[in-house]
Amino acid sequence: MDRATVRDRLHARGLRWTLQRGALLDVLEQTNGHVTGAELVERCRAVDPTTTPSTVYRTLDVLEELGVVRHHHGADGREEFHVRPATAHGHLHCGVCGQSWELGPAELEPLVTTLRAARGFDVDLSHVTVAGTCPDCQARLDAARLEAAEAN
Amino acid sequence: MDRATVRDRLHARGLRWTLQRGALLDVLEQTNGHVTGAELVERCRAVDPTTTPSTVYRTLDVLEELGVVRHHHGADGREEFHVRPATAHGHLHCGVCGQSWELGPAELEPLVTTLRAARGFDVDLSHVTVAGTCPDCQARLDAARLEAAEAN
DNA sequence: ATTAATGCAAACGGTTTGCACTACT
DNA sequence: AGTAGTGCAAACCGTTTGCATTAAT
Repeated sequence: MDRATVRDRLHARGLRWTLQRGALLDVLEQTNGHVTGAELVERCRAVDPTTTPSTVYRTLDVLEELGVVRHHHGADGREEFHVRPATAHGHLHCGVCGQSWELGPAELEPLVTTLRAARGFDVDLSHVTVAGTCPDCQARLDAARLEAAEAN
Repeated sequence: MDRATVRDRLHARGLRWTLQRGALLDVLEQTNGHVTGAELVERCRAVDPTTTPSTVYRTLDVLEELGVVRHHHGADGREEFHVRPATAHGHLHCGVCGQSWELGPAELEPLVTTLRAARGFDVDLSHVTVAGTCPDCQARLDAARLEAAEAN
C-alpha cells in the first residue's frame, strides 16, 4: 500500500496525514520482514530526532487498523511489527542464533488441515510461531559437542 | 517431580532448599497449565506476604534449569510458565475468547516433519504457538454476522 | 564459617497515558 | 474554527539488578 492510498484511507476516516506519519511510512517501506516497535522508534528518530515513542506507537495502532502493518509478539516477548503482509504467513525462529524466517502457507497447510479436522479450529496463519534450532546452529552445536567429547 | 527430588537436585548442585522455594513448589503443584510470572508472584505472596518478586523470578530460573518448569512467551508478550511438562507440547490460542489449549506431539507431527524435510529445521515442540479462532467463537461470530445481515 | 538466597529498593525496557500545544482539515 | 495529532514527561507493568542481611550447609 503506497503513501497516497494510506493518506486517502486516513482521510476517509476523518484522520489526518502528518509529517510524522509520512516518516514512519518511509521507515516501514525500507523494512521487510519483522521489526520491533522499539526499533521503529529508533529508526524514526534517526530520520527526525524530535519524533517521540508515543507518536510512533499511536501511529502504528492506526496503521494496524488500516491493515498496513500487523503485529504479534516475538519469542522474547516484544512487539514485532510486520510490514505489508501481502500473504499471511507464520514465523520460524531459531532459539540459538535468534534469526527468524517466514513460514509460507504451503508449509503450514498440514498443520492447518490437522487442526481443522481434529478440533474445528480456524488457524490464523499470521499468528503461528514455531521455534527450534536452525540447520546451521544444529551443525555448530554438534561440532561443539564432538569437541567436548574429544577433550575427555 | 516432587519436593524431595527437587531438594536433592538442588543439593547436588550445591544449591539450597529454602522455605520460599518450598512455597513456590507448593504453588506450582496446585497449578496445571500455564501461569504468568506475575501470577505466580501474586500466589506466593498470598501464602507468604513477605515473598518478593525477585525471589520468585530467581527461583523460577533455577527451577527451569532443573527442568521443573519451562517458560515461553504468551500471545500478550508476558512470560508464561509451564509446570511439570511431562511431554513437550505446543499451545493453541483463541484470539477471540482468550482460552488456550495444549497441542500434542501427534497434532504437531506433520508440521515437524514438513519443516525438517524442507528446511532441516529442528522444531522444539514446547515452542510452537498457534493462534486462531476456536469452534465456539467461530459459531458465535457466525451467529452475530447472520444477525447483522438480518437487521439490514 | 562459608556462601547461597533473601528482602528491599531502585532501575530497567518497552509501551502507554494525560495534558497542554500544534497543525492538519 | 474545530479537532486529530503531537511532544513532553510521567506512569505503567512485568521483570531484573545491586547490595546489605539472613540463613542453609
